[in-house]
Amino acid sequence: MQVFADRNAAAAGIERRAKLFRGLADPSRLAILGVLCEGPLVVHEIVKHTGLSQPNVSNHLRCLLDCGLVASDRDGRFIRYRISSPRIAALLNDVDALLDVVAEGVGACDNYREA
Amino acid sequence: MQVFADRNAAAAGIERRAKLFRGLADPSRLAILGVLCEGPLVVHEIVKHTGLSQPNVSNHLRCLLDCGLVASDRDGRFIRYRISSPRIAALLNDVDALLDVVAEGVGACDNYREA
DNA sequence: GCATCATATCACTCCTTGCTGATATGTTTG
DNA sequence: CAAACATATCAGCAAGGAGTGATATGATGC
Repeated sequence: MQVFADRNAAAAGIERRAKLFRGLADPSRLAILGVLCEGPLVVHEIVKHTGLSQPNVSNHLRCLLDCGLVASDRDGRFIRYRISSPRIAALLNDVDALLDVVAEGVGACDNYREA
Repeated sequence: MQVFADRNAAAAGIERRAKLFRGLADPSRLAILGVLCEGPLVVHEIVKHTGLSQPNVSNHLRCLLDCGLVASDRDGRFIRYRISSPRIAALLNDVDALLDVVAEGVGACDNYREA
């Protein structure tokens, strides 16, 4: 049955997409990516800009680093983080464009409470 | 302190983005959106194409509908669903483009297990 | 080498959310 | 109106993931 072949072929791509979206689906990580889109920052600067706790920022940074969404460079006792690709900023812009179309629906959707 | 004003101003946008990403961060919903990108389908066709259970598909469709990502039209005793905007397909393509850059990192990231 | 600062990791708890099975609503046909 | 089909909703369970506080690692300067 052709449907099954398509499904299996698509499954890997779907899971990849889902994993990336999960990486982006948290306000803390979006806040971190947001400030990093303005330019590279060391951890305590990210903490200050986002208002998140330091361990929390470190946890999310590790996640983002593992996923390849950010990169890091040691600078003395600081570690400076930056987004790994301008495509990330582009993707966030695309999301905002989509939100311009479906914004009120997203706001009304109660399936996902606010984090 | 200027940082706080920026943070509050950004918070609403960030939460909106996060909500949209959460809507996209599930393999079942991505599978549904994937088949709907090929063209409109009624529920039992979506069930067949995705291999998901019928209540599961209905639940996700309600979520996608509330969020404005899909739209529906009654057709006799069928209800036909379609993506609400071509921007959704565009966004998925952008994601794939980003994945071409960070794919191995996303695969390696263990912070999010497979659903 | 010790104190200090920057960052990372760990153990734990709570909440969110996805899935399932059963059932309800709604629509068409005979 | 009754039967059959299409879809939606509900209650409950199980697991994933975010946040916190304490602590560990690592680097710098005196």
